[in-house]
Amino acid sequence: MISERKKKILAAVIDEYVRTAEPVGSKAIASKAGLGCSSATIRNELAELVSLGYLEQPHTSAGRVPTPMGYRMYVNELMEKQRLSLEETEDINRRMNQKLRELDDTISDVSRLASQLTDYPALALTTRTAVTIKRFDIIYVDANTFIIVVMLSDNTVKNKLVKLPVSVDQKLVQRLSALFNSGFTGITEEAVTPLLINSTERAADDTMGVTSVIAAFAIEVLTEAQTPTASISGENRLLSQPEFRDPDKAHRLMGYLSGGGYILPPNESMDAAGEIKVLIGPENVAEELKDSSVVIATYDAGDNTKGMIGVVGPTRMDYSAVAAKLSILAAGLSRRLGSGEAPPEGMHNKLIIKGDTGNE
Amino acid sequence: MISERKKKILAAVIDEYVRTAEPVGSKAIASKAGLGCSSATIRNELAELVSLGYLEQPHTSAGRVPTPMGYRMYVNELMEKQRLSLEETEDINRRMNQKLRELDDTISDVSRLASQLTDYPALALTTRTAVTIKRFDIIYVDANTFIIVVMLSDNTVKNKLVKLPVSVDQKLVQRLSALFNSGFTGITEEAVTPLLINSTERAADDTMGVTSVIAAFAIEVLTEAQTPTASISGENRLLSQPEFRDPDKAHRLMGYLSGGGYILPPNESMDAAGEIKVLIGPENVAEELKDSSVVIATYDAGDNTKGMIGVVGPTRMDYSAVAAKLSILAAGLSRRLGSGEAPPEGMHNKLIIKGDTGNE
DNA sequence: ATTAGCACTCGAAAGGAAAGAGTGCCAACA
DNA sequence: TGTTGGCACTCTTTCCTTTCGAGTGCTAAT
Repeated sequence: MISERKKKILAAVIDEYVRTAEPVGSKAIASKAGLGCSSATIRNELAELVSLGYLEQPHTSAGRVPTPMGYRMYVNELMEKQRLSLEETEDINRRMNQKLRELDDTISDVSRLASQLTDYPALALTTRTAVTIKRFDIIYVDANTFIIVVMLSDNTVKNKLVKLPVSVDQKLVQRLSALFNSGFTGITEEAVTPLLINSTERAADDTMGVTSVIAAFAIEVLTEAQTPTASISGENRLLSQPEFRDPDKAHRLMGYLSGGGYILPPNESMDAAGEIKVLIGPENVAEELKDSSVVIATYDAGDNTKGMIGVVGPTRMDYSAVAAKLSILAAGLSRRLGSGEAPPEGMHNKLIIKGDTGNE
Repeated sequence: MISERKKKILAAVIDEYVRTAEPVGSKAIASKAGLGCSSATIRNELAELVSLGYLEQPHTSAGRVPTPMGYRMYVNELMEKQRLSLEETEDINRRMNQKLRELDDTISDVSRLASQLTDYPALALTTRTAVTIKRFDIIYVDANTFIIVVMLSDNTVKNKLVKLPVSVDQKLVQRLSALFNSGFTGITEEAVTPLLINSTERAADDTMGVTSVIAAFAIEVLTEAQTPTASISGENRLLSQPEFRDPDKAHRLMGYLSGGGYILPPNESMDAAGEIKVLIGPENVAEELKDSSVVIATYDAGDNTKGMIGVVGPTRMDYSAVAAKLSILAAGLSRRLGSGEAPPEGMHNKLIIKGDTGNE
């Protein structure tokens, strides 16, 4: 266990370091933190915090800098769960309200918003599982052309224009429309078997292979709907961070991010919605992120739609503020994407912060 | 007029400078360019090229660097119109073939591809004008719900799920579907007048305001289809350029770009498809681009669909290679987006390079 | 246990010298 | 008249040394 005073000092070091990006010395802490003792005392404590592994010195005669372990301690126990002022919260919600259209647009809008709010690169991801088709329609345009319209279990609608090299009878299209609407609705992608397709083809008396075209579209739509959509915004904001003044370093990370780099540890699924996850420096799996930090909020929009929204930055990050903002964004997404209409606002979900507490 | 030898020397300076990013001296040129004269002669010529304004010296005892005017001369007259090898051309076409889905996806895929090929940030933009509705369908789902499906003049299909707070008779929906299909097809957005909406409402005997909902969607679709779509990729590639080693400078430009900064001079419209436009340094209108260059290829995909694809980089840019690659991309887009099916490959459009020849 | 004091360390900043690339110009030359 | 070798000159880049100062660690006093 670590003494109360050490905690206060550690917190003070981190706060100051986050603010200034410079190693912080004993004097600065003595004058700032409200603990009534001199810089010499602080020096002793600091030395111990170094040997405990929470802080380190760039070199013998410099101030102290938090280690990842120090940040971890800070995030887990020390940091005051920041609550944004009411205005800030309302501002975020207002800005989110303006931006609600199609899911795919929403996801990129929200990542852009997250980046704007935090001034770090932001990244949003949505996954849907167990999507089924709710309704199937085929609109006959002309003998070679028809439009397939599919309504999915999450009430999104997809369509496709199909042009065939051969002429098709309108009656056949009608029969197929009916058959698909009864046979292909309510089932998941795996249930679309060749067997099912074959029997549909026979039932429709389809000799021209139209059935398989439509079935292919059904599979495509289901697959696509279940393919995670991701969006990254504001990579350039990395450049305003002093730790990325080295263009090579910045380039490496930005390249990784815009290449769709995976942020989440693969084993950790996005279950617990409403939680905030913090990954500090070496806790990240990706080599490119080993000296950066990631803060992620997950949300659950119902209909098997889940997602995360997160930001990436240097380990010297204002975890508290970022977590608070992401939390509001995630809660907003859960509400809005979920029920279609927004429940009463103003309630944030509570800020449960969780991280990789494992060995380090 | 400028002597033949000066042209050769200027071209040599630019080639070398583009390659190395270092001021180039008389000796390097003497040994490289195949004109049989000594470095002293070259020095004299260089001095004249400086006073003519094509070159400049960073400081008295340094080599020469091209001015924007020098680049302009190079692009207009000196540069050999580079033809890519057959393999390269085929490679690009192949990679383009893999990426053809929805228009919105295509546009971002192609900008990504352009960025990969040139190693500069790339930007693509598509505009459509005079879009009309070709076909109008309304699918009745239940008493409160229906799906509007609209097929546009460029054969894209849009849909929307509408939920009403009131119950609607299926007959009314059918009547509206027919009315819209006759009254709202083949007309542009401006032709959708309140008058037309009103008369449709009366003709359908609609007392529940459904007509206006559908009309609103029609307007929305037409507006959206005519809103230019833009996409930027590979901003981070800027960081590999020596002239953007200064993070602040890089940040400024990247911020401008990802903020959807306008690249084209507003007065110049995207008419002449197949042309390549080069804007060098101060020829750009945007303050943020005054010391960068932009190369743009335009394409015409028929159906009033036009667009551009371009890259942004330092004025020290391999204009020739970039122009050649963009040209192939633009030609590919014209072919593919246009007719729906690709005409014979292997023909590039010719490389007409045009730029701001005005005062400078 | 805390604190004042002080010698010590080490990086960052400032100054200066040397190196080197490249020019400009002059005088010789074809 | 255009070209060339030669050479002094200029200016940046690099490297070394010195100085400066922030911050420490330790000791002795409280």
